[in-house]
Amino acid sequence: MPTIKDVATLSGVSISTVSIVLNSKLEERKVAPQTYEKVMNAINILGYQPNMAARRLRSSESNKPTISLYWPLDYRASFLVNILLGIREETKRLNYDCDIVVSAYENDKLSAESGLLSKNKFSAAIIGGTSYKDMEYLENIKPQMPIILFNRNSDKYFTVCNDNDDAAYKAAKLFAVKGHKRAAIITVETPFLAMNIRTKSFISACRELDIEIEDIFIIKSENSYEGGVLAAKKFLTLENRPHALFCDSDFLALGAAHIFNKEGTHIPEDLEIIAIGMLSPDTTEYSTPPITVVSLPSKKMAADCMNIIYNILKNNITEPVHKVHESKLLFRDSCRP
Amino acid sequence: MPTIKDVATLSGVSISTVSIVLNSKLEERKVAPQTYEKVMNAINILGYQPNMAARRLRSSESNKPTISLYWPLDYRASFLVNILLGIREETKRLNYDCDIVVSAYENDKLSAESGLLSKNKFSAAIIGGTSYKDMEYLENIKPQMPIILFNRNSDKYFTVCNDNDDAAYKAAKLFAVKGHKRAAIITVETPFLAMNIRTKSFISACRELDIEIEDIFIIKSENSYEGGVLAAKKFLTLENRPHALFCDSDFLALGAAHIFNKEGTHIPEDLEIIAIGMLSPDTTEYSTPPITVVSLPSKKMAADCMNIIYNILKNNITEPVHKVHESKLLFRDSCRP
DNA sequence: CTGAAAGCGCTTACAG
DNA sequence: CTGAAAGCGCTTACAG
Repeated sequence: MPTIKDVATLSGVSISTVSIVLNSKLEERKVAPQTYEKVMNAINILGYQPNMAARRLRSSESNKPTISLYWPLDYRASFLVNILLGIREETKRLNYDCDIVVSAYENDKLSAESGLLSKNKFSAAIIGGTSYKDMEYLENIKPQMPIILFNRNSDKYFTVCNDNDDAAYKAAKLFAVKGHKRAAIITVETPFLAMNIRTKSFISACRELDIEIEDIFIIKSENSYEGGVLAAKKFLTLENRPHALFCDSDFLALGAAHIFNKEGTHIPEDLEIIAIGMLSPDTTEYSTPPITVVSLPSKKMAADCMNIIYNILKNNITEPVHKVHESKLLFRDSCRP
Repeated sequence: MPTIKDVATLSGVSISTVSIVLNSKLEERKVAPQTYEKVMNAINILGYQPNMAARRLRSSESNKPTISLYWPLDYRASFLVNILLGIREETKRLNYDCDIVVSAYENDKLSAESGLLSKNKFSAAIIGGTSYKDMEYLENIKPQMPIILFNRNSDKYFTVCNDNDDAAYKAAKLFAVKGHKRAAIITVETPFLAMNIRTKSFISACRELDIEIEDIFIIKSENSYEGGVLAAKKFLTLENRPHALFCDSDFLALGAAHIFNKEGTHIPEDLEIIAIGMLSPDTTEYSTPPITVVSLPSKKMAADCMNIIYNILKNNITEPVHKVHESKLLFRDSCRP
């Protein structure tokens, strides 16, 4: 990276002069036009870009904390808005001034992110959406800043979780109350951590509550509207179908509902649906039919992450804390108690 | 803000020692336990936080550009994901390494953001969702970095716009083709810039195409599912209703569709709907009914913003450029040609 | 085990 | 009109 010194050398002037040109105090400082030309020329040749860190240090401008939010920008991207909103609300509430950097990383490739290992980039980081591999990576490194894991477990780091077992149990329990003896599942192919746990918990909750789930009725698809569409089509080809369907995300449920509406499967008369609600509750409240969801309190969880960071940076906490949030059952037409 | 010097003074040691304690090279450097205690104590008393800029400068770590995305985190927040995805795709394509900072600002209060006026924070900024007031503010300041306006017009700044007139015209034209002579509108109460322009353009396009829009059928609401619900309810109380409805956002259309389904207004038989699609196309593709949208190419627009920044920072462009993107009509059941 | 000094890349007050 | 020098807050190689 060329510095102001390189520009000065190439243009044959002092670094003070380069700085003056750079800061466009041209008139005020009466820089000679030809000097200006020489400097601009050198800047272009070298592709010079000022060093922000040096400027910042020099200006003694507020030393604001920078908090990085590591998030995978795949299908889980739409979830990100809630996280940002939660963080925002908390910083406002605390009247805490900080920069939020969104660091997009690829699933399984958190290890490619250098930020976590640098001492001079972020004051703290919130990491969401980690895969098994990413978690393993995290367990083996020594990050240079406090880290809060979003909806993942770890002894090493701060964690803010949803009680996934409880979320799945709430869904199974409602089916049991409604007298269902059999249920189907639409879940994802690739085992992402939280979804995997929820699906497993749902199955074991059903076992406990005497609800049978045959393997053939565990349909795996991609976590998107389209995935829900495909799964629902597959479901409709099966014989002797259960009348209760658990969808491991609202995306899946909305895609599935589209097909059921189209094919004349009436909800809830022919089939009752409960989904895990990751998106804003509006999304499933105003769909046709409105879908009953176990709604993950993602905004609150994000706010909690921010709150923990605030306290860490104020030197109020040192040992990792682990918070668990309860999810809420929102009753809509697709399955009412 | 206390510095390492303050910590050194208070704890009675040199700044080198404080630095060693801070960097936990305790074993390696064999710091005396009591020295460690003294330093940690002073750090806690002072609430010391290391200055990232100084660390960064000292470490000569890569001088990565930081690009700020100014976005209002109100109802338009859900739109943000597309923007981030677009930016991400472009940085990947260009293999360009930079940090993305999301700076949330409040509607009408862009002037409260200090970042735009600081020379040492961001290398460039993308600003979206500005109100009239925010635009006026921008026209009157001298920002310290290149700025790209997202979907707004200005001679002063770089701009990447959707052709709002064209988007509205496409919707009106389809109604005309279908033989509609009258239409209704659901739009927003608060006049946000882009929506305001689209609604106006739609009205004038209708005039041109001989489609009548009575004032009573311009229903204003809040831009959300709930807003669409309320607007649709109001619409259904009116007599002698048109059979064509233009919704200025997909939120409004989805909320409205919910009510029409519930109240037995059949779409498209009783009422044809076209909406402006701000969200991901999935959202309206798999709703019941699927909604015809004029889809704004927000991802592409965001990618374009990033591309412009890339070229500015490479010193390839100096004069503001203005790009205009076309939106695309996606035909679904709610209104087919 | 601890401290004095150099230097990261800038900007600005001052001298010429 | 231009340049030499000080200093922003850190870390690290070196000396003791």
